[in-house]
Amino acid sequence: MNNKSASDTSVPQASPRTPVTLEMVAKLAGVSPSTVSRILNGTAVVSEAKRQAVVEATKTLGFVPNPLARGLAGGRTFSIGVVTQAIDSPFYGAALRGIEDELDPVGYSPLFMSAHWNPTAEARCLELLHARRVDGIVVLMPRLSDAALLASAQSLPVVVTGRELRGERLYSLNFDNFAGAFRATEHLLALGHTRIAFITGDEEHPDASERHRGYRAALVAAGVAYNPQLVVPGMYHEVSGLEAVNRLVAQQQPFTAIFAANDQMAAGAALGLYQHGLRVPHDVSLVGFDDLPNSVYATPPLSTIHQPAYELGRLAAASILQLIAGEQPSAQLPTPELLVRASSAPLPSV
Amino acid sequence: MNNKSASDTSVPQASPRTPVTLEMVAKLAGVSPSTVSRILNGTAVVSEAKRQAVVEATKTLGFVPNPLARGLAGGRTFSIGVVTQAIDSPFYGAALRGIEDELDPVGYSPLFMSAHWNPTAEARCLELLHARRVDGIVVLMPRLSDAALLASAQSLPVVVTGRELRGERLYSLNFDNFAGAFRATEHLLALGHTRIAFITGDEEHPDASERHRGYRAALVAAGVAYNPQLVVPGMYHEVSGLEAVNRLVAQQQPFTAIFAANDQMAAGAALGLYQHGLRVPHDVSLVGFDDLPNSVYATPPLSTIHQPAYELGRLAAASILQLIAGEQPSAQLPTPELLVRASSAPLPSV
DNA sequence: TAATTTGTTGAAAGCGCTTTCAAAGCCATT
DNA sequence: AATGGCTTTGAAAGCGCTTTCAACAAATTA
Repeated sequence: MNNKSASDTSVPQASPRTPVTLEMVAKLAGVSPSTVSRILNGTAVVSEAKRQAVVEATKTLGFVPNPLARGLAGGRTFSIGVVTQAIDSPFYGAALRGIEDELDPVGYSPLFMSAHWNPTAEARCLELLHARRVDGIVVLMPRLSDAALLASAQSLPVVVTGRELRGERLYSLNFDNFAGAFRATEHLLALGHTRIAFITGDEEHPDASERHRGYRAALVAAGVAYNPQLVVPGMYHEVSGLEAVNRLVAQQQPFTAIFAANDQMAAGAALGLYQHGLRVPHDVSLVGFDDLPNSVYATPPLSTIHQPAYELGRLAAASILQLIAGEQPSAQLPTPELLVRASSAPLPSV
Repeated sequence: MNNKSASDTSVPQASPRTPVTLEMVAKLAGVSPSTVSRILNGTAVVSEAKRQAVVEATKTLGFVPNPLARGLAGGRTFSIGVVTQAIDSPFYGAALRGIEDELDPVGYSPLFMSAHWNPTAEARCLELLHARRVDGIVVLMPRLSDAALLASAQSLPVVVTGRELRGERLYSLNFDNFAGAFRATEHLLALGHTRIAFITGDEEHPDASERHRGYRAALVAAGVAYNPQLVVPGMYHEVSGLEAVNRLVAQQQPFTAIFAANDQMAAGAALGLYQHGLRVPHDVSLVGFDDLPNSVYATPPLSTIHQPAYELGRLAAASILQLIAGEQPSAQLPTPELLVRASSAPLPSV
C-alpha cells in the first residue's frame, strides 16, 4: 500500500518514448542514413571509424529501429507466426514457451494465434499471419489438409508438427506416437496385466489413431487378443475419460488396467475410478500419455509417456529459422520415454 | 496416410500470396488511393457509387491491407501487447484466451510476451512492445513498480491486473483476494474445523499477503486464535505444497484441514497427504484457491475459490480498447466465489 | 445571378527504413 | 603518370498506406 520508493531505483524502468529515427542517428554520426542501415544490418563493409561513430550515436540517442518501417522497406519482419490449437492448454503452453525461448535470443518475435481445432479458423489464422507479413509460420498439430499446408508453404516457410509431410519450404516434426503407445502397453503387460482397457483419443487426430495402433500392436506382440470391448472412445479431454470409465464399469467387462490415450483423459478416468470406489493402482493400474506438468502431482502420480512439448517448441522454432535462412532443417524429436510412477503396479497374483 | 482428396474441396484453403495493393484497387475502381483508404477506414463521407466500386474491386482482387504500411503511415497498428508471467500456466492460459476472444472480433491482434516473474525481463518486454508500436499494453500481474508502470502509461494506454493503481491512461483490474481467502477459511470453519493449516503463497506477490490476511481475519472473526505454527510458507508451486505438508506433519501440530493459497500448492499438498497415508477429506479437508481447470479432476475434486481468469482476460482487453478509444473503463471483476467440491468435509464429531 | 458555403475528391507529402545505383576514393598495374 | 579494378559511401527511389491540403462541384444564400 505504501510506495516502496527506496527499491524503485534498483528496478528497471521502461523507457518512455522513442521518436528517435535512423536519420537522427545518421546526422549525429555525420554519415548518411544508408550507412547507418548497413551497420545495423551488417549488410556491407563499413569503415571502422564510421561504425564507431554510429554505434555511439545510437547509444546516445537510445535509438531503436522501427520494426514496421523495417518490415515495410525490407520485406522481413523478424516475426514468425505460430498457430496453436488452444493457447490455454498445458501441452501447447509448454510448446509455446519453447518457441519463445528459441526465438528470443535471435531477435525474432512469435505471433501466437489459436485455431481451436477448427480448420476454418486455422485457415483464417494463416491468412492473417500472411497479411501481417511474418517471415515464417509454425503450425502446431494442424487440422488443415496436407494440400492446404503445402499451398501455404508456396509463399512462406512453414513448419508443422504432429504429421509427416515434406515439401519445398515445408518441414515437419513428428513424434512417434505408435512407439509411445506400444511402450505404455508393454509396460502394463510386463506388470502382468492382460485385461487392459484403452481409452482412445479423438480419432480425427492422426496421433490418436497411431496411439491406438500402438496399443493393439503391443497386445498382439505379447500374444494377448485385442478385445474391442475394452476399447472405449474418448475425445482427448477429461470428461470423456470420466465417461469412458463409467461405460467400462457399466458393461461389466472385467479389466485390471487402463491405458488412456492422453493424460487429460487419464485424469478424468482417475476421477471416475475414484467415484466407483476403485483404487489406483490397487484395483486398477492407470497409464496416460503426454506427461502434462501436473500429472506428477496427481494422486497417485501418473505413469505416462513423456511428450517433449517444450523441446518440440524449440525444435520447431529452430527449424523455421533454418528454413528462413535457406538451410534444410534436420531436427528430430527424441524417442518416446516411459515414466513409471505410482499409478501402475503389478497385477496382484490372486 | 492416403490423401483424402474428396474432403479437400470442403476444407478452406489458405490463400497463397497477397501482392495486391491499395493502389491496384484504386485503379480498378477508377478512384484515387485516398478514396480507397477513406472507405477502408471510414474516415470520411464518400459517395455511394464509389464505395460500391471500391468494395467490389477489393473483393475481386482479394485485397488485404498491409498492416505494416498502415502502422507506419497511420500510427496505429491494431495490435496490443500482452505481457504475461508464464505463457505455460493454466491460469495465464485462460486469461490469454480471454484476451484473444475479446480482441479478435474488433480486428486487433494480441502480441504475447513472457516475463517469467522477472522485473528486468518485464521491463524489456515493455520496451520491445513499445518498439513494435503496439496501440496499448496489458500487463498481467506485473512485478514492476507502480512508478515504472505509470511511466509506461505516459506514452501508451496500459491496463494492469492484480494491483490497485490508477492514473492517466492507466487502468487496473483487481481481484478481491482478501475476501476470497476469508470465504475459504469461513467454509472450513463452518464445517467445524478449527485447526486449519495455511500454506502461504510467495509473499512477494501482493495477492499472496492478501490471502494470508483473509485467512487470519476469518479465523479471528470466528473467535479462533491465529496460530503461527499452522502457517507454513509456500512459493505458489506444487513442490512447495508438498514440502509444506511434510513440515506440517513433522512438527506434530495436529490439524484437520489445510487451506492452500493456490490450487497448485493444494495439488502438491494432496500428494503429500497421500504419501503420509492421510485421506482427503476423511482425515484432512483441503481447500485451494484459483480453480484451475484441472482441479475439478483432482481426486478428490478440489474445493476452491474460483478466480475468473478468462473473464479477467476479456475485461482487461475490453478496458485497453476503451482506453485506446479515449473512454474511461469501468470494468470490475466479479466477487470471489467458493466452489465446494469433494475435498472438504465436516469435521467428524469424535 | 453572383457570392458564399458545404461536401466530395485527388495530388502529394510523408511514416522510417532498405536498397539499388552511381559517384568517389583507394590501391595496384603498366 | 595514367588506367583499371575494388571498395566505401551517399543520393534517391521506393515499400503500401494515411492524411493534410487544395481543388472542384454542388448546394445554399443574398
